[in-house]
Amino acid sequence: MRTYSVNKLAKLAGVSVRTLHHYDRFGLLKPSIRTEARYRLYGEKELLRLQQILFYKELDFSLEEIRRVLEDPDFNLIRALESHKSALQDRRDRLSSLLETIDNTISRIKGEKTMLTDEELYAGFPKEQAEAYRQEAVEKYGAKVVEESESKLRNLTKEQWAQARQEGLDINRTLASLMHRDPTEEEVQNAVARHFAHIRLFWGNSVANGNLYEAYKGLAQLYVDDPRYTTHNGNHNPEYVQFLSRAMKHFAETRLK
Amino acid sequence: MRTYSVNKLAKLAGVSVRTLHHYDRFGLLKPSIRTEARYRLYGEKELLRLQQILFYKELDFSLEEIRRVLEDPDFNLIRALESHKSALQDRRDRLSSLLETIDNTISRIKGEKTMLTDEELYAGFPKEQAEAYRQEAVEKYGAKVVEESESKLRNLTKEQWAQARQEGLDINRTLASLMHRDPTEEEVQNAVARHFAHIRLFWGNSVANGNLYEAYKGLAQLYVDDPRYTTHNGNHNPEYVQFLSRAMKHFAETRLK
DNA sequence: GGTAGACTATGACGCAAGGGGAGAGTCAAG
DNA sequence: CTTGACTCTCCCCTTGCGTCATAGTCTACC
Repeated sequence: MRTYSVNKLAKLAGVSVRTLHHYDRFGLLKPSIRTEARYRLYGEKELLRLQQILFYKELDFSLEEIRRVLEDPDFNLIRALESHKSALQDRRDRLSSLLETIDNTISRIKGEKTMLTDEELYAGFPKEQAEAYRQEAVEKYGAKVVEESESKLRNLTKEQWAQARQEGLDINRTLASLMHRDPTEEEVQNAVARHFAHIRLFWGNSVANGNLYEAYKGLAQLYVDDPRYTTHNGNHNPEYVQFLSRAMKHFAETRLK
Repeated sequence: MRTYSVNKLAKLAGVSVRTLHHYDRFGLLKPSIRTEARYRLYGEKELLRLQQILFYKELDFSLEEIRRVLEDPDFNLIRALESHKSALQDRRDRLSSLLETIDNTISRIKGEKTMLTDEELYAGFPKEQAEAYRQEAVEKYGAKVVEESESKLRNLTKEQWAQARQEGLDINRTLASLMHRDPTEEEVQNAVARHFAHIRLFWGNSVANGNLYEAYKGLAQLYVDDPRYTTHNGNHNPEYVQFLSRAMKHFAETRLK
């Protein structure tokens, strides 16, 4: 029988010797013979099997999955392919959305040529909510606190600012996509954590003077009480606000005490 | 100054304590204070920085990249974003093509209901080239060798067969995409390795009786000599065949001796 | 002031799929 | 009998942490 040494097989198949060692150790592709010096010798069957391995590897199967597919003759290949397919689809969709975010970030940075003017400071970020919030805040905490917060914002570089605005949109999108989940779920709560830290950026250090718990809970309440806040993406969406508010309150209860 | 313990900061930001330890050790996010018991305490600036870190992490930046982006104020963020973007695009395109291949494989397997008939044995695989090749082969090596090869094929399971056919198309696509590269480049040669092992499937063990070098080089020659082989994807494409032939010969010279 | 319970610190191992290298043995040719 | 080309088996390294293990610290309650 024609046999191949590790080196030969590696060259034939376009992989490294180390890879063959690895597959051997992993139990994915064993040589048909070991010489007395423990040299590996592979036959035709192994070449074919290696081809199959490489095919599935190209499809991004893990070695473990490949082993299952090749080992078990009754294995439901179609089901494996289909579940693998949906995993790949998810990854692709995620990449697409990342690409959008990057594009937005890039154009936003390019757009921020000048230093921030007073109008820009609040423009476009949680939409006009911010302007409303400013008035609210002035009434509630006084002009001093608000000015401190604004000066904090003005100290951001253009890029930080652009990124922050982008992040706001991103957080909103993420939260909106979780709208029909339980507000107390961890994934939701982690998204809320981003929201919190983001909003935090707009608060001066002395906002609520250390009582972040009260402040954030208050904001959650404000969201449902004040009609100006019940708008998402331009259209009125009370369900979303309800969800967000509940999620925020849960966050405050469990993580801000 | 308001400070946060690891636990607090972790909860606020929705990450694990271990992650903060990791970022500290990695030099990505250091606490502003260490108590005498070496407890970590983070301030406001660190919270903001962590936000930025998480933003870039969402964009699939590596920690190393994030460090560069955040560390160096003169860092060209736009260039970083753009190069990162094209990396993501490549990944997405690759996934798209994998998804196509998977779809094809699935429908092919579903289509292969029956056992292979004589006509099917050569149908659709390197198109009609195979039929031509069969005659060629019978003349060259005799009916016996050809029948051995056919029986070898018939021993494949339906799924292996479907996969093999799919792989043939895949290899062709890959090679075609490399057409304007140097035939001796490693990437090309690895693709040729797949082609070789694939073709090998159609040869009985006694084809060329062990002299794979001669056999594969001969096939490479045949490709350019015989007009029936100069067709790719239905249309005549001598340039592709020239490329393929040269790549195959180089492969034979460097890896089949 | 003593102890339980909650936090925290450091260190080390593990994961996927090998890359790379050390140190030692093997093989064929001159 | 030596040289050069292969090959073997460890073993550490990569990324971004998860998951113990062991030990020290802080706070509250009795």
